[in-house]
Amino acid sequence: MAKAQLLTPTFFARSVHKVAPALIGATLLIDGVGGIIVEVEAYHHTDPAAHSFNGPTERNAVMFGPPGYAYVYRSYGIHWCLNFVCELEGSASAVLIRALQPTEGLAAMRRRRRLKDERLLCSGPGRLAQALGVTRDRHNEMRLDRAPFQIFAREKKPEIVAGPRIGITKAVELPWRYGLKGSQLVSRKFD
DNA sequence: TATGAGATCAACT
DNA sequence: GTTGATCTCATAC
Repeated sequence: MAKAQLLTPTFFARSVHKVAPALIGATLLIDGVGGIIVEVEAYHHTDPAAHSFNGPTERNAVMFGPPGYAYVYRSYGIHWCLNFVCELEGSASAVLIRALQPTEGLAAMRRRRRLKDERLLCSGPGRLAQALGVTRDRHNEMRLDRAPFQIFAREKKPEIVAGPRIGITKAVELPWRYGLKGSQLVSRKFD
């Protein structure tokens, strides 16, 4: 981890379809708690499943701003979900972080999640947000290259698998979900 | 192992 | 008033 480089806004300033797979294997820490990203989904503003599809609103405003920022929204009234804004200002594209392999701050995650099972700490966007203490108040519209965020580039490109996204009802067929090949910690296995 | 309901809220129609 | 980029628990097989 000594040589690992922090990702800057430049990293996010390109197509979500490049950024999303490039994030697999990177390390995400919030206040020093987190792990290796093993699963993400890409959302593009021309994509009917994206929150930005119907134009800017109060909720999704940050997606219409510059890349390299966090977009946090409430899902099903219960969970928070964490996204990274990508591409150029106004393109309104983002990557949903769906699962981590926990490596740092395991105790803090277990405390927040009230679970021992490491498999279930961060395997799913809502679980991940809870384990890392993500809320809209604290993290929406925050820069990803500043505290409390730390996102380290991976050192080697891992094997990546792609498949259809989960839990959506529109554009169901688009294979914009990316995962670390063979990981047991993804929210659902890839076929 | 698989399926189904309930939880709970902000955005949107 | 309806819906959703979800998770957990209960019940059934």
